[in-house]
Amino acid sequence: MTDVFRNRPGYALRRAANAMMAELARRLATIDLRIAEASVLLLVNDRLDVTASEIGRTLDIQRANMVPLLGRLEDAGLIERRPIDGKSQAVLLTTKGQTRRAEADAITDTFEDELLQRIAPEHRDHLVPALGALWRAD
Amino acid sequence: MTDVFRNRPGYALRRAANAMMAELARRLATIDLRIAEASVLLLVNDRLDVTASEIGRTLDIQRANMVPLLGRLEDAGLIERRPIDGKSQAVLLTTKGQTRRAEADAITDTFEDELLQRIAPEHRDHLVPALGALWRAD
DNA sequence: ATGAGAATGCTATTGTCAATAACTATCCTG
DNA sequence: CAGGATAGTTATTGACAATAGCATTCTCAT
Repeated sequence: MTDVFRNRPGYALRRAANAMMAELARRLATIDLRIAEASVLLLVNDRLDVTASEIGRTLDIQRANMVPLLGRLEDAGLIERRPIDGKSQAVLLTTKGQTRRAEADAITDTFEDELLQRIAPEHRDHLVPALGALWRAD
Repeated sequence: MTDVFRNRPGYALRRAANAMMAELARRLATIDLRIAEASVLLLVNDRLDVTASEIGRTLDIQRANMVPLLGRLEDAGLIERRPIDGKSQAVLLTTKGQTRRAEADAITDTFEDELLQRIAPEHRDHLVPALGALWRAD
């Protein structure tokens, strides 16, 4: 079948993202994390007083979708919620969460290294800037 | 918040694909098509005797998921199914389907042009090859 | 020519991520 | 202190994808 879509940036983007996410999901499943959960863990460690809504804004996850996400992480004993004031709550990693975060970090790091290795050297360094332009324009 | 993910190819890929698909979905909605439906329409016109399973293989859509997809296109009067033998069936565009396909083609073409325009010239030509390497490796 | 295995189409269900709307309670600011 | 913004929540929906299982038909090697 003629590869009608070979040169279509939109289609290539969709397929590449799909393949990438499928593989990453498979790898993260070995430590019982979904992609969205792992990204939250990776983010949280960076600060000590991150609120749920702040995480949502950074990762572009709607407040409504943060609720079950954080709920699962809490049920798994990976995060704790601590009230900041009557309205906001800080999200922080438990000891178990820190361990899991380190594992997730290792998995995603090696995965992304491998991803880049698949790209011909002359294209490699252009990928992230090009993607950045697409994502931040929306 | 520190942008922990700024330089992560996996994350950038996910976000870019997401933003792209959201916008494309919005544009295709004006002609009552989902992204997956549009890609089938675009593909079908290219040949006259494409079978459902062949479409699925090309677009990486599982047989099980092709069923409702083609069902919707048929309900909308855009495609017809014609038995090839007792087992396979050809998918072909109705007149209405050809018109719709042309509209979808126009929308996706200008959309993808605009996408590329958002990327700095020095990165632009590297995007599709880089994505291709990621998608075809999986 | 036939019998085994592959291919096709289908049903039904599940999962992941995301979007929307509506609600409550709290906060911040003028 | 009143009004509007913000935080968290509930519930529902949608799009795309994956899995398992089933019936029929085709194909190919013996």
